[in-house]
Amino acid sequence: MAIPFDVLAEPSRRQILDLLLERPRLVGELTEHLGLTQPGTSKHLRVLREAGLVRVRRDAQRRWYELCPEPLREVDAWLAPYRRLWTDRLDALERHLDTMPEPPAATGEPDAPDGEAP
Amino acid sequence: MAIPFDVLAEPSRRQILDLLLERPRLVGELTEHLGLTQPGTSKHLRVLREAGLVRVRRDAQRRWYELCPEPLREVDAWLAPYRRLWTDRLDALERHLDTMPEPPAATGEPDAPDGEAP
DNA sequence: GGGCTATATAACCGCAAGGGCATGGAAGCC
DNA sequence: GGCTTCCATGCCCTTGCGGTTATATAGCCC
Repeated sequence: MAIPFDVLAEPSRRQILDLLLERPRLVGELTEHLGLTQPGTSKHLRVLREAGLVRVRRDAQRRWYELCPEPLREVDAWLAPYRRLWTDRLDALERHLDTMPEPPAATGEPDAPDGEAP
Repeated sequence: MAIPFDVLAEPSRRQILDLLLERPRLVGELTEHLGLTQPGTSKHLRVLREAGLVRVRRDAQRRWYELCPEPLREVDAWLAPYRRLWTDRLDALERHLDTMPEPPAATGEPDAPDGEAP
């Protein structure tokens, strides 16, 4: 599966995800927040749906859109090696400030910033 | 400062960053790896430069491009609340599979989403 | 200086994506 | 049944972006 960076490049789509982060929402509700027309919102929702980032639940004529954050793990995975670059810097700072008597000379896990274990 | 998602949406630009993750490189070297023309590479490098994701060091006629990962922290910050979501979701799924003897497996889907392939 | 290398910029093109309008289609309500 | 609500889809149109070719600029080497 491709990294959904192109899907996230759209500010409106990121805003949709941010809104769905709080709770599931109806299309009309999202349209109101986005300041777009309803078809425009539906178009973005279609893109998000096909990227697996949102999920829809039917309720009569209404559609409840809810978040599906799993594909974002691809983004997180791509970001991981870069994150090391600034966390290493932070680690160095912490070591300096702590003035640890003995640095962990053992070659164990240098750091695990977050869940990265598939 | 805007989140550089639009900059990262380009596969070639992500590839440039991946290449610069190993070591600084010359434009010609990047061009070779990308399979683009040299002006195309320079264009992408300009976008990355203006986003603060790379930095140039002049060396005679050559330009050494090196990585500047700081703006990626914005991406990481945006991603943070979602990251918490999928780890929670995995935990919930594990608990669910532990307690649930078997899924309903009903006949037919009462909640099938809209047709996907016209 | 002349020529070559390495890179940036300009001009141009093709195409796809975002946005709006109008319409279609399902499902409540009277 | 007819009207309305809520949403998806189908056409436009326009803009912007990625890509290429041609050209400009800077610095080395002979």
